[in-house]
Amino acid sequence: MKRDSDGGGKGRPSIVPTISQVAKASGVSRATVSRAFSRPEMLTEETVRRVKEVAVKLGYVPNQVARALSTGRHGNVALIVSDVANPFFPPLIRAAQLRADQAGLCVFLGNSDEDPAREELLVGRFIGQVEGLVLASSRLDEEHIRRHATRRPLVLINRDIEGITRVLIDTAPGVAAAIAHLAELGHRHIAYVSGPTTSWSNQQRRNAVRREAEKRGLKVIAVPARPPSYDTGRLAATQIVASGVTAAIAFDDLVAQGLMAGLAALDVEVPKSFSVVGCDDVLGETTYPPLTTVSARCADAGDVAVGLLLSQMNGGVSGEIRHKLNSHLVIRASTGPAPVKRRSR
Amino acid sequence: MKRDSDGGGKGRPSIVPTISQVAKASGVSRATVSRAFSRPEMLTEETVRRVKEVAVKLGYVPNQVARALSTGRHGNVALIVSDVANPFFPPLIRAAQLRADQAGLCVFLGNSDEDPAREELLVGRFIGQVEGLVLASSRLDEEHIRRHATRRPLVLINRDIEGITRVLIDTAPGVAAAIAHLAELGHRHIAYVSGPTTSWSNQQRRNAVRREAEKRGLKVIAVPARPPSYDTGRLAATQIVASGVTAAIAFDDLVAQGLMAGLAALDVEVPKSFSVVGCDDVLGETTYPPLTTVSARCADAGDVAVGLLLSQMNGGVSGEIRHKLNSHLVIRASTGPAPVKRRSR
DNA sequence: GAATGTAATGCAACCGGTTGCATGTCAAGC
DNA sequence: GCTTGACATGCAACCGGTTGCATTACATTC
Repeated sequence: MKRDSDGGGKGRPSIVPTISQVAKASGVSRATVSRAFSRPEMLTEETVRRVKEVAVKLGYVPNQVARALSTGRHGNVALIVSDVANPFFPPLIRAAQLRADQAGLCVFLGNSDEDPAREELLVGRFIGQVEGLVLASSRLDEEHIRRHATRRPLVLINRDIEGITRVLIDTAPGVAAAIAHLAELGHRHIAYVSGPTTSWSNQQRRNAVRREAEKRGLKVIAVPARPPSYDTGRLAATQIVASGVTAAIAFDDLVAQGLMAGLAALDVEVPKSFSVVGCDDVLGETTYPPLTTVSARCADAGDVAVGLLLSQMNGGVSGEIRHKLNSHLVIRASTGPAPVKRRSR
Repeated sequence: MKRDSDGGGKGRPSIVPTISQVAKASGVSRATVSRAFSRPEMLTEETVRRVKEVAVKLGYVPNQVARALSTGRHGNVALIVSDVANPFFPPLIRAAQLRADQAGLCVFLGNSDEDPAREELLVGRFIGQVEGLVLASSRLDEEHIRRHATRRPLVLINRDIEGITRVLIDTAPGVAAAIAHLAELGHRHIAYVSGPTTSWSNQQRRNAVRREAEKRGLKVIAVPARPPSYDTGRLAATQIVASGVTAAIAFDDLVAQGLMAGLAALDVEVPKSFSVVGCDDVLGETTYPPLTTVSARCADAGDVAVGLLLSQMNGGVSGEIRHKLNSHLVIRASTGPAPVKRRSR
């Protein structure tokens, strides 16, 4: 196999020093060099100092891969999301990364593109070189997830499987508040613009809408927007307007934003003649009109998830954890009183 | 060191089979098992079949880490971006990932948060376990980048360092078209709302604005929005309006969007009394009014970058590559004729 | 039937670390 | 002065693969 260069370098040979070279140069054994880095308290201060001095002079850095092979600790974690480009994820990714960084871990990012097969493939590639994984909005079936969880610490985001640590963004309270808000504004017929059927969040939101609407005597119809995106939201506008409802609550902000664009194209004014509520609050005030939405601090989910992963990795938490993140309604300018004249039915 | 379980599993022991176990179970040597996976053409079809059969029965999967230690090929690449949450990056990340996936590589994602020290730290953590890295909008100084490039194949996105493979989104043509567009609409005084000083993109855009404006006899002032974001864009509105210009071209779409919000808050109508141009085209038509912007297919940058990285990894390209991606102006609804009455001067 | 060649497989060293155990050193205690 | 023990360091096996070279088996040729 014989490798004398460190891979890429095309310029100077740039031999990467190994533990043996440091050992020779500082006149100690390989074991001592190893300990100088991983368990310095076992050695004399003097020895540690000398070894480290030589190490920096030679530009030695412990080889993570070799270390991982012998200890089983890789210093890596994996994060798999269903769609990097969905604005819900970037803040979550950022927070997860930050937390991992603080613990000195590197993070692999996987993008399943909503495809279970792809997700499975990614898990397979990652699992051998990470100490733990977090699956955000996983599309994998329960059995697969359970199997992976036996091999490595694993935490789920927005997926509710008993016995597996999970962090759930509980949008039910926010959604309930949204329905209440709409009811108070006089809306009687509303639409739920739904997302992926396999999505836990979608099921949760749909149920919350139904439950709360029933409680208040509102009628609700469901209109799909799949996959959830600006475009599918926009396209749903026609059907929604035709159905005669006066307000809609969308699976997420992107769909809501698309819906508003679709409504504008149909000359339906928001909020004057139609009210729209989003979910996730990832767009801030950047929509026109600013979107009333269920806010969920999704970045926290990333932070908490890797936090839980870490504690599971060290020490191994015994019981299962089901961490709920709260939500609330943020009222901005896309909701208003129901129009006086009903448009159909 | 003794490790008999595969790390995390707390349920069944779930021993992960090694090459030796497969060897024993199928009655061949470890070398043969190894070859059955990495160089099957060296073996009888019959042998390969038998070994693989046993492997799946045992649930054996080659250990990437061990393989990497002995071959030096890790099957990983790193992608470092300056801000995951900036909408410019997610499409780029997605494309990069897709391309890497097709080559069977895993990708580490790093988020430097615009901080060179953090970026350096990340590179240090990654470099030992990847075969190559791509740095998008790197904030590292040239010397550091050069040094890393001697250790591993490395490609830059939107950073122009001679001798290092780079892909540059050339927004100059689009920016020039934008200036021409504004000039034709009768604007004589415009503002450039600038981004990070260390950003190559910003320098390039600023220069293109200056050059083109001069050519057409427009006056241009520069107003900072740092770090570039919706909020800093919004805050820049006051200063911009006070300066008496009738149009602005922003460092990126986010800043442009913020600026429009700031203008709306000051009761300045877009495009009636002020025109705004963005850059990157990452927001599509989702702004209000839909943003005229310089479009750059930024996802391509991710794809091309890992493509170049791959070819550098295998075979090692000899010469340097400076790949330019073109841009063009997309005219939507945020630009219009200059208002007849000048507001100051 | 012996010599020759070729294809399939095994042996053993190696990648660069970690770690259980043995060894050596030195000071305190009797 | 000898035992005892604590502490610092070294030895060598090990992690789970890969691979250069040797060996074996078998077909081909004369």
